[in-house]
Amino acid sequence: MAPRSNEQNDLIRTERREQILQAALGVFARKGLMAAKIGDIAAAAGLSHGLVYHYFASKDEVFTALVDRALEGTIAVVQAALQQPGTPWEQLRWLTAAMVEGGRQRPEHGLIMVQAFTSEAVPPAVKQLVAEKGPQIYRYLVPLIQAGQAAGQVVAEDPIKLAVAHSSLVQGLILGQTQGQGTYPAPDVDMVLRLLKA
Amino acid sequence: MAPRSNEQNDLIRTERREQILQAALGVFARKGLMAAKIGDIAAAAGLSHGLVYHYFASKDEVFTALVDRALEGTIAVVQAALQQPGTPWEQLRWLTAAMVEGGRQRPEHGLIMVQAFTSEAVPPAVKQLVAEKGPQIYRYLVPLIQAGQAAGQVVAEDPIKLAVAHSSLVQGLILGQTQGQGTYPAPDVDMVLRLLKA
DNA sequence: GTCTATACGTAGATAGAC
DNA sequence: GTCTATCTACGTATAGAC
Repeated sequence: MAPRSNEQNDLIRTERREQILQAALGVFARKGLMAAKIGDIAAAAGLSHGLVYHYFASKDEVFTALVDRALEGTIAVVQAALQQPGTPWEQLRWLTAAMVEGGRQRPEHGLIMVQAFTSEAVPPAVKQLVAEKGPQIYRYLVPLIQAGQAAGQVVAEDPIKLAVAHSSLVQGLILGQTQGQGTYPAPDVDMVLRLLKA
Repeated sequence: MAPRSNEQNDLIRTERREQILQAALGVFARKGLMAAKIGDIAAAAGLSHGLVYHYFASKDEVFTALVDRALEGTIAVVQAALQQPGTPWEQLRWLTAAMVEGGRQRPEHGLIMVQAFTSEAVPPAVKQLVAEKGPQIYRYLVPLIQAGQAAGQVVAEDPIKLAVAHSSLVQGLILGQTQGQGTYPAPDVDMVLRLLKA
Protein backbone atom coordinates (compact mmCIF):
# COMPACT_ATOMS: atom_id res chain seq x y z
CA MET A 1 0.00 0.00 0.00
CA ALA A 2 1.66 3.12 -1.25
CA PRO A 3 1.55 6.10 1.10
CA ARG A 4 -0.72 8.98 0.21
CA SER A 5 0.87 11.95 -1.43
CA ASN A 6 0.71 15.35 0.11
CA GLU A 7 -1.71 16.47 -2.56
CA GLN A 8 -4.10 13.66 -1.69
CA ASN A 9 -3.89 14.56 1.96
CA ASP A 10 -4.63 18.17 1.22
CA LEU A 11 -7.61 17.13 -0.81
CA ILE A 12 -8.97 15.03 2.03
CA ARG A 13 -8.39 17.88 4.44
CA THR A 14 -10.31 20.45 2.45
CA GLU A 15 -13.06 17.93 1.78
CA ARG A 16 -13.54 17.07 5.43
CA ARG A 17 -13.43 20.70 6.43
CA GLU A 18 -16.16 21.50 3.95
CA GLN A 19 -18.14 18.46 5.03
CA ILE A 20 -18.04 19.61 8.63
CA LEU A 21 -18.93 23.19 7.77
CA GLN A 22 -21.92 22.15 5.68
CA ALA A 23 -23.22 19.91 8.44
CA ALA A 24 -22.63 22.56 11.06
CA LEU A 25 -24.45 25.17 9.00
CA GLY A 26 -27.65 23.19 9.17
CA VAL A 27 -27.33 22.29 12.83
CA PHE A 28 -26.46 25.81 13.96
CA ALA A 29 -29.27 27.29 11.89
CA ARG A 30 -31.87 24.95 13.35
CA LYS A 31 -30.72 24.81 16.97
CA GLY A 32 -28.57 27.84 17.61
CA LEU A 33 -24.98 28.06 18.75
CA MET A 34 -25.36 26.86 22.32
CA ALA A 35 -27.98 24.19 21.73
CA ALA A 36 -25.96 22.68 18.91
CA LYS A 37 -23.67 20.00 20.30
CA ILE A 38 -20.46 18.91 18.65
CA GLY A 39 -21.96 15.44 18.57
CA ASP A 40 -24.88 16.72 16.51
CA ILE A 41 -22.56 18.24 13.96
CA ALA A 42 -20.39 15.14 13.79
CA ALA A 43 -23.45 12.93 13.35
CA ALA A 44 -24.82 15.17 10.62
CA ALA A 45 -21.46 15.04 8.86
CA GLY A 46 -21.22 11.30 9.31
CA LEU A 47 -18.03 11.17 11.33
CA SER A 48 -16.81 11.00 14.90
CA HIS A 49 -16.93 14.01 17.16
CA GLY A 50 -13.24 13.65 17.83
CA LEU A 51 -12.47 14.32 14.20
CA VAL A 52 -14.23 17.66 14.33
CA TYR A 53 -11.58 18.78 16.81
CA HIS A 54 -8.91 17.60 14.44
CA TYR A 55 -10.06 20.22 11.94
CA PHE A 56 -11.32 22.95 14.22
CA ALA A 57 -9.98 24.09 17.55
CA SER A 58 -13.39 24.60 19.09
CA LYS A 59 -17.09 24.82 18.46
CA ASP A 60 -16.79 28.57 18.48
CA GLU A 61 -14.29 28.43 15.65
CA VAL A 62 -16.68 26.44 13.48
CA PHE A 63 -19.44 28.92 14.15
CA THR A 64 -17.19 31.89 13.49
CA ALA A 65 -16.12 30.45 10.15
CA LEU A 66 -19.77 30.11 9.14
CA VAL A 67 -20.63 33.65 10.18
CA ASP A 68 -17.73 34.91 8.11
CA ARG A 69 -19.00 33.03 5.09
CA ALA A 70 -22.52 34.33 5.49
CA LEU A 71 -21.33 37.92 5.80
CA GLU A 72 -18.94 37.63 2.86
CA GLY A 73 -21.65 36.01 0.79
CA THR A 74 -24.10 38.80 1.49
CA ILE A 75 -21.56 41.48 0.69
CA ALA A 76 -20.68 39.66 -2.51
CA VAL A 77 -24.31 39.61 -3.62
CA VAL A 78 -24.70 43.34 -3.05
CA GLN A 79 -21.49 44.01 -4.95
CA ALA A 80 -22.64 41.74 -7.74
CA ALA A 81 -25.84 43.76 -8.03
CA LEU A 82 -23.80 46.83 -8.85
CA GLN A 83 -22.15 44.91 -11.70
CA GLN A 84 -25.44 43.92 -13.27
CA PRO A 85 -26.43 45.57 -16.56
CA GLY A 86 -29.36 47.95 -16.69
CA THR A 87 -30.71 50.83 -14.66
CA PRO A 88 -30.32 51.18 -10.88
CA TRP A 89 -33.88 49.93 -10.51
CA GLU A 90 -33.09 46.82 -12.48
CA GLN A 91 -30.05 46.28 -10.29
CA LEU A 92 -32.18 46.67 -7.18
CA ARG A 93 -34.64 44.20 -8.58
CA TRP A 94 -31.86 41.71 -9.31
CA LEU A 95 -30.51 42.14 -5.79
CA THR A 96 -33.89 41.70 -4.18
CA ALA A 97 -34.63 38.60 -6.22
CA ALA A 98 -31.24 37.12 -5.37
CA MET A 99 -31.69 37.67 -1.65
CA VAL A 100 -35.31 36.57 -1.45
CA GLU A 101 -34.80 33.53 -3.65
CA GLY A 102 -31.52 32.65 -1.98
CA GLY A 103 -33.09 32.95 1.43
CA ARG A 104 -36.02 30.85 0.35
CA GLN A 105 -33.91 27.95 -0.87
CA ARG A 106 -31.22 28.13 1.80
CA PRO A 107 -32.36 30.08 4.84
CA GLU A 108 -29.43 28.78 6.89
CA HIS A 109 -27.19 31.72 6.19
CA GLY A 110 -29.90 34.11 7.19
CA LEU A 111 -30.58 32.28 10.42
CA ILE A 112 -26.89 32.20 11.29
CA MET A 113 -26.65 35.93 10.70
CA VAL A 114 -29.61 36.68 12.93
CA GLN A 115 -27.86 34.84 15.72
CA ALA A 116 -24.60 36.63 15.04
CA PHE A 117 -26.32 40.02 15.05
CA THR A 118 -28.69 39.62 17.96
CA SER A 119 -27.20 37.21 20.50
CA GLU A 120 -24.74 38.18 23.19
CA ALA A 121 -23.80 34.55 23.70
CA VAL A 122 -21.50 34.64 20.72
CA PRO A 123 -17.69 34.37 20.56
CA PRO A 124 -15.79 37.68 20.53
CA ALA A 125 -14.48 36.89 17.07
CA VAL A 126 -18.03 36.88 15.80
CA LYS A 127 -18.77 40.23 17.40
CA GLN A 128 -15.74 41.64 15.68
CA LEU A 129 -16.75 40.22 12.31
CA VAL A 130 -20.22 41.68 12.66
CA ALA A 131 -18.84 45.07 13.62
CA GLU A 132 -16.42 45.11 10.69
CA LYS A 133 -18.33 43.50 7.87
CA GLY A 134 -21.92 44.25 8.80
CA PRO A 135 -21.76 47.91 7.80
CA GLN A 136 -20.18 47.00 4.47
CA ILE A 137 -23.56 45.82 3.24
CA TYR A 138 -24.92 49.34 3.59
CA ARG A 139 -21.76 50.77 2.06
CA TYR A 140 -22.88 49.32 -1.26
CA LEU A 141 -26.63 49.22 -0.84
CA VAL A 142 -27.10 52.88 0.07
CA PRO A 143 -25.33 54.24 -3.05
CA LEU A 144 -27.41 51.90 -5.17
CA ILE A 145 -30.56 53.33 -3.68
CA GLN A 146 -29.25 56.86 -4.17
CA ALA A 147 -28.56 56.10 -7.82
CA GLY A 148 -32.14 54.91 -8.13
CA GLN A 149 -33.33 58.15 -6.60
CA ALA A 150 -31.21 60.18 -9.01
CA ALA A 151 -32.84 58.27 -11.84
CA GLY A 152 -36.26 59.04 -10.39
CA GLN A 153 -37.01 55.35 -9.88
CA VAL A 154 -36.76 55.22 -6.09
CA VAL A 155 -38.90 57.30 -3.77
CA ALA A 156 -37.24 60.42 -2.34
CA GLU A 157 -36.85 59.38 1.26
CA ASP A 158 -33.79 59.05 3.48
CA PRO A 159 -31.73 56.46 1.56
CA ILE A 160 -30.38 54.96 4.76
CA LYS A 161 -33.86 54.41 6.13
CA LEU A 162 -34.83 52.83 2.83
CA ALA A 163 -31.82 50.53 2.96
CA VAL A 164 -32.63 49.50 6.53
CA ALA A 165 -36.25 48.87 5.61
CA HIS A 166 -35.27 46.78 2.60
CA SER A 167 -32.76 44.65 4.53
CA SER A 168 -35.15 44.23 7.43
CA LEU A 169 -37.93 43.04 5.19
CA VAL A 170 -35.70 40.51 3.46
CA GLN A 171 -34.41 39.23 6.81
CA GLY A 172 -37.93 39.05 8.15
CA LEU A 173 -39.12 37.09 5.15
CA ILE A 174 -36.39 34.51 5.61
CA LEU A 175 -37.43 34.07 9.22
CA GLY A 176 -41.08 33.97 8.26
CA GLN A 177 -40.46 31.22 5.75
CA THR A 178 -38.65 29.16 8.37
CA GLN A 179 -41.48 29.43 10.83
CA GLY A 180 -44.37 29.02 8.43
CA GLN A 181 -42.75 26.08 6.68
CA GLY A 182 -44.59 26.99 3.52
CA THR A 183 -47.92 27.37 5.25
CA TYR A 184 -48.47 30.85 3.89
CA PRO A 185 -47.76 32.12 0.39
CA ALA A 186 -44.55 34.13 0.39
CA PRO A 187 -44.55 37.73 -0.80
CA ASP A 188 -42.84 38.06 -4.15
CA VAL A 189 -40.07 40.37 -5.29
CA ASP A 190 -42.39 43.06 -6.59
CA MET A 191 -44.11 43.33 -3.25
CA VAL A 192 -40.78 43.91 -1.54
CA LEU A 193 -39.86 46.53 -4.11
CA ARG A 194 -43.01 48.50 -3.34
CA LEU A 195 -41.07 49.76 -0.34
CA LEU A 196 -38.68 51.58 -2.64
CA LYS A 197 -40.76 52.46 -5.66
CA ALA A 198 -41.13 56.11 -6.56
CA MET B 1 -43.45 38.67 65.42
CA ALA B 2 -46.86 37.96 64.05
CA PRO B 3 -47.03 35.35 61.27
CA ARG B 4 -47.79 36.51 57.76
CA SER B 5 -51.31 36.17 56.58
CA ASN B 6 -52.18 34.13 53.54
CA GLU B 7 -52.90 37.30 51.61
CA GLN B 8 -49.43 38.62 52.29
CA ASN B 9 -47.90 35.36 51.19
CA ASP B 10 -49.85 35.40 47.99
CA LEU B 11 -48.70 38.92 47.34
CA ILE B 12 -45.07 37.94 47.81
CA ARG B 13 -45.55 34.97 45.55
CA THR B 14 -46.94 36.91 42.64
CA GLU B 15 -44.34 39.61 43.14
CA ARG B 16 -41.45 37.18 43.05
CA ARG B 17 -42.89 35.39 40.07
CA GLU B 18 -43.15 38.63 38.17
CA GLN B 19 -39.68 39.65 39.28
CA ILE B 20 -38.22 36.42 37.92
CA LEU B 21 -40.14 36.65 34.66
CA GLN B 22 -39.00 40.21 34.02
CA ALA B 23 -35.39 39.32 34.67
CA ALA B 24 -35.63 36.20 32.54
CA LEU B 25 -37.17 38.15 29.68
CA GLY B 26 -34.07 40.27 29.36
CA VAL B 27 -31.63 37.43 29.77
CA PHE B 28 -33.38 35.12 27.30
CA ALA B 29 -33.72 37.90 24.76
CA ARG B 30 -30.04 38.77 24.90
CA LYS B 31 -28.52 35.31 25.20
CA GLY B 32 -31.06 32.83 23.96
CA LEU B 33 -32.68 29.90 25.73
CA MET B 34 -29.70 27.58 25.97
CA ALA B 35 -27.02 30.18 26.66
CA ALA B 36 -29.07 31.74 29.44
CA LYS B 37 -28.16 30.11 32.72
CA ILE B 38 -30.48 29.95 35.69
CA GLY B 39 -27.77 31.73 37.62
CA ASP B 40 -27.92 34.63 35.15
CA ILE B 41 -31.64 34.99 35.64
CA ALA B 42 -31.37 34.76 39.42
CA ALA B 43 -28.61 37.36 39.46
CA ALA B 44 -30.60 39.69 37.22
CA ALA B 45 -33.58 39.29 39.53
CA GLY B 46 -31.43 39.78 42.61
CA LEU B 47 -32.10 36.46 44.32
CA SER B 48 -30.63 33.01 44.68
CA HIS B 49 -30.86 30.47 41.91
CA GLY B 50 -32.49 28.02 44.26
CA LEU B 51 -35.44 30.32 44.65
CA VAL B 52 -36.11 30.30 40.94
CA TYR B 53 -36.85 26.60 41.28
CA HIS B 54 -39.23 27.34 44.09
CA TYR B 55 -41.41 29.27 41.67
CA PHE B 56 -40.78 27.43 38.42
CA ALA B 57 -40.26 23.74 37.86
CA SER B 58 -37.58 24.23 35.26
CA LYS B 59 -35.84 26.70 32.98
CA ASP B 60 -38.04 25.53 30.15
CA GLU B 61 -41.13 26.46 32.12
CA VAL B 62 -39.89 30.02 32.60
CA PHE B 63 -39.17 30.34 28.91
CA THR B 64 -42.52 28.87 27.95
CA ALA B 65 -44.36 31.34 30.18
CA LEU B 66 -42.58 34.21 28.45
CA VAL B 67 -43.37 32.92 24.98
CA ASP B 68 -47.00 32.66 25.96
CA ARG B 69 -46.99 36.26 27.13
CA ALA B 70 -45.35 37.49 23.98
CA LEU B 71 -47.83 35.67 21.78
CA GLU B 72 -50.83 36.80 23.80
CA GLY B 73 -49.55 40.35 23.79
CA THR B 74 -49.16 40.38 20.03
CA ILE B 75 -52.61 38.94 19.50
CA ALA B 76 -54.04 41.50 21.89
CA VAL B 77 -52.49 44.36 19.95
CA VAL B 78 -53.95 43.14 16.68
CA GLN B 79 -57.35 42.74 18.28
CA ALA B 80 -57.08 46.18 19.80
CA ALA B 81 -56.41 47.62 16.35
CA LEU B 82 -59.79 46.36 15.21
CA GLN B 83 -61.42 48.24 18.08
CA GLN B 84 -59.82 51.54 17.18
CA PRO B 85 -62.05 54.24 15.72
CA GLY B 86 -61.68 55.31 12.11
CA THR B 87 -61.22 53.66 8.74
CA PRO B 88 -59.42 50.35 8.18
CA TRP B 89 -56.42 52.33 7.02
CA GLU B 90 -56.33 54.28 10.24
CA GLN B 91 -56.59 51.04 12.16
CA LEU B 92 -53.69 49.61 10.18
CA ARG B 93 -51.69 52.72 10.90
CA TRP B 94 -52.45 52.44 14.60
CA LEU B 95 -51.40 48.79 14.59
CA THR B 96 -48.18 49.45 12.74
CA ALA B 97 -47.27 52.31 15.05
CA ALA B 98 -48.00 50.18 18.11
CA MET B 99 -45.84 47.31 16.89
CA VAL B 100 -42.95 49.40 15.61
CA GLU B 101 -42.90 51.67 18.64
CA GLY B 102 -43.42 48.80 21.05
CA GLY B 103 -40.64 46.85 19.42
CA ARG B 104 -38.36 49.85 19.52
CA GLN B 105 -38.81 50.44 23.24
CA ARG B 106 -38.94 46.81 24.31
CA PRO B 107 -37.51 44.50 21.68
CA GLU B 108 -37.35 41.61 24.15
CA HIS B 109 -40.72 40.16 23.22
CA GLY B 110 -39.79 40.22 19.57
CA LEU B 111 -36.49 38.49 20.20
CA ILE B 112 -38.16 35.82 22.30
CA MET B 113 -40.67 35.18 19.56
CA VAL B 114 -38.00 34.81 16.92
CA GLN B 115 -36.41 32.11 19.03
CA ALA B 116 -39.73 30.43 19.61
CA PHE B 117 -40.55 30.46 15.91
CA THR B 118 -37.20 29.51 14.41
CA SER B 119 -35.31 27.31 16.86
CA GLU B 120 -35.72 23.59 17.16
CA ALA B 121 -34.02 23.62 20.55
CA VAL B 122 -37.20 24.71 22.23
CA PRO B 123 -39.42 22.83 24.69
CA PRO B 124 -42.39 20.96 23.19
CA ALA B 125 -44.78 23.23 25.07
CA VAL B 126 -43.38 26.18 23.15
CA LYS B 127 -43.81 24.43 19.82
CA GLN B 128 -47.41 23.78 20.72
CA LEU B 129 -48.01 27.39 21.72
CA VAL B 130 -46.51 28.61 18.48
CA ALA B 131 -48.62 26.22 16.46
CA GLU B 132 -51.81 27.23 18.26
CA LYS B 133 -51.43 30.93 18.79
CA GLY B 134 -49.14 31.93 15.96
CA PRO B 135 -51.81 31.68 13.27
CA GLN B 136 -54.22 33.73 15.38
CA ILE B 137 -52.27 36.85 14.50
CA TYR B 138 -53.15 36.38 10.86
CA ARG B 139 -56.73 35.51 11.78
CA TYR B 140 -57.24 39.15 12.71
CA LEU B 141 -54.66 40.87 10.53
CA VAL B 142 -55.84 39.44 7.21
CA PRO B 143 -59.48 40.60 7.60
CA LEU B 144 -58.22 44.04 8.53
CA ILE B 145 -56.21 44.18 5.32
CA GLN B 146 -59.20 42.93 3.36
CA ALA B 147 -61.35 45.65 4.87
CA GLY B 148 -58.75 48.17 3.75
CA GLN B 149 -58.91 46.72 0.26
CA ALA B 150 -62.69 46.94 0.21
CA ALA B 151 -62.33 50.61 1.15
CA GLY B 152 -59.85 51.10 -1.67
CA GLN B 153 -57.11 52.08 0.76
CA VAL B 154 -54.94 48.96 0.51
CA VAL B 155 -53.43 47.71 -2.74
CA ALA B 156 -55.28 44.87 -4.44
CA GLU B 157 -52.83 42.04 -3.85
CA ASP B 158 -53.20 38.70 -2.11
CA PRO B 159 -54.13 39.81 1.44
CA ILE B 160 -52.24 36.91 3.00
CA LYS B 161 -49.06 37.86 1.20
CA LEU B 162 -49.55 41.42 2.34
CA ALA B 163 -50.03 40.30 5.92
CA VAL B 164 -46.90 38.17 5.78
CA ALA B 165 -44.92 41.03 4.28
CA HIS B 166 -46.15 43.43 6.94
CA SER B 167 -45.36 41.12 9.85
CA SER B 168 -42.00 40.20 8.38
CA LEU B 169 -41.00 43.81 8.01
CA VAL B 170 -41.98 44.65 11.57
CA GLN B 171 -40.10 41.63 12.89
CA GLY B 172 -37.08 42.51 10.79
CA LEU B 173 -37.09 46.07 12.06
CA ILE B 174 -37.06 44.91 15.66
CA LEU B 175 -34.07 42.70 14.92
CA GLY B 176 -32.38 45.46 13.00
CA GLN B 177 -32.76 47.87 15.88
CA THR B 178 -31.17 45.34 18.22
CA GLN B 179 -28.17 44.85 16.00
CA GLY B 180 -27.64 48.44 14.95
CA GLN B 181 -28.06 49.72 18.49
CA GLY B 182 -29.26 53.01 17.13
CA THR B 183 -26.47 53.34 14.61
CA TYR B 184 -28.82 53.79 11.71
CA PRO B 185 -32.00 55.85 11.58
CA ALA B 186 -35.02 53.59 11.86
CA PRO B 187 -37.66 53.58 9.14
CA ASP B 188 -40.84 55.24 10.34
CA VAL B 189 -44.42 54.04 10.30
CA ASP B 190 -45.26 55.62 6.96
CA MET B 191 -42.41 53.81 5.28
CA VAL B 192 -43.71 50.50 6.53
CA LEU B 193 -47.19 51.35 5.35
CA ARG B 194 -45.94 51.94 1.81
CA LEU B 195 -46.02 48.16 1.54
CA LEU B 196 -49.79 48.20 1.80
CA LYS B 197 -50.80 51.52 0.30
CA ALA B 198 -53.07 51.47 -2.72
C1' DG C 1 -6.54 10.48 9.02
C1' DT C 2 -9.91 8.52 11.97
C1' DC C 3 -11.87 6.51 15.88
C1' DT C 4 -12.92 5.36 21.00
C1' DA C 5 -12.18 6.27 25.79
C1' DT C 6 -11.48 9.54 29.24
C1' DA C 7 -10.80 13.83 32.04
C1' DC C 8 -12.57 18.04 33.37
C1' DG C 9 -15.73 21.72 33.98
C1' DT C 10 -20.19 23.49 34.27
C1' DA C 11 -25.02 23.97 34.85
C1' DG C 12 -29.71 22.05 35.90
C1' DA C 13 -32.11 20.52 39.62
C1' DT C 14 -32.79 19.02 44.65
C1' DA C 15 -32.33 18.87 49.90
C1' DG C 16 -32.08 20.69 53.98
C1' DA C 17 -30.88 24.60 57.08
C1' DC C 18 -32.53 29.09 58.71
C1' DG D 1 -39.97 32.23 51.91
C1' DT D 2 -35.16 32.20 51.07
C1' DC D 3 -30.57 30.67 50.95
C1' DT D 4 -26.35 27.50 50.61
C1' DA D 5 -24.51 23.06 49.78
C1' DT D 6 -24.76 19.18 47.03
C1' DC D 7 -25.91 15.62 43.61
C1' DT D 8 -25.90 14.39 38.97
C1' DA D 9 -25.75 14.53 34.04
C1' DC D 10 -23.92 16.10 30.06
C1' DG D 11 -20.87 18.23 26.77
C1' DT D 12 -16.39 20.19 25.50
C1' DA D 13 -12.01 19.11 24.61
C1' DT D 14 -7.95 15.86 24.82
C1' DA D 15 -5.08 11.48 24.54
C1' DG D 16 -3.93 7.60 22.74
C1' DA D 17 -4.93 3.43 19.82
C1' DC D 18 -5.42 1.85 15.03
